[in-house]
Amino acid sequence: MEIEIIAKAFKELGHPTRLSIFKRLVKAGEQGIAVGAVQEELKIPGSTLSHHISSLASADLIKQRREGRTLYCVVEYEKLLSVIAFLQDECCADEQ
Amino acid sequence: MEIEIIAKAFKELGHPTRLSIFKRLVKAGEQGIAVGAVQEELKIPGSTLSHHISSLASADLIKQRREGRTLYCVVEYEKLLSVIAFLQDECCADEQ
DNA sequence: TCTATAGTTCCAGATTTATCGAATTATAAA
DNA sequence: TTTATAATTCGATAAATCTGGAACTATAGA
Repeated sequence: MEIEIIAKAFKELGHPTRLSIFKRLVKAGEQGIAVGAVQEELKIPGSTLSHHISSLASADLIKQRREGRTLYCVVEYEKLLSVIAFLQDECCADEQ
Repeated sequence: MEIEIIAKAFKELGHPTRLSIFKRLVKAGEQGIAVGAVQEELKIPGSTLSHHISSLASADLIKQRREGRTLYCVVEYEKLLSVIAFLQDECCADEQ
């Protein structure tokens, strides 16, 4: 069960564009970054970007917060930390 | 460039069956585990398993070593560690 | 209310994945 | 050399993913 949740997170991170977006969101920190700003920086067509963003959100890797007409994307740090924890706990056994 | 390599690793880990296989390989440690043993434990049809194994290998997450008729699958710990490092360095910024 | 801005959803085609039985390759043992 | 075991590759289908223009929704300001 949990493995499916983690796999889902990996799956959504497993696309170069989405991983770039995610990385940019992490850089943005707690206050997040507007969708439009990501679009300008990474030069991604609006609809494509929107799809990728909803993919990341579907894995609970990010959330969105509206401020007027602007939607800010913010990393879900708990999720990120749980993914890291999985790799360390479940995967990095004792050896090495 | 590096982001594509990491994304590839995430992509291959991003499938429940493959993640289960990978997890099992980590449990097996340095000496690895035979393909047939994985097949029995996880109840995966041979050809399907073989495809998943080659997917993991294509991301350099695992390697295979032959001993007679038996092929042992072994985790590439360096790759695993580099994935963890990516999440921590590139992604876990300073906040939190 | 009309207009502009910020994003999302609709739609549809192209491409990639996932699955698994059957056939095949590789190795070992009789 | 014949047979058995271990695993991969072939082949074919079904399903999911990716992409981006066009249409739409939500919000704000004039």
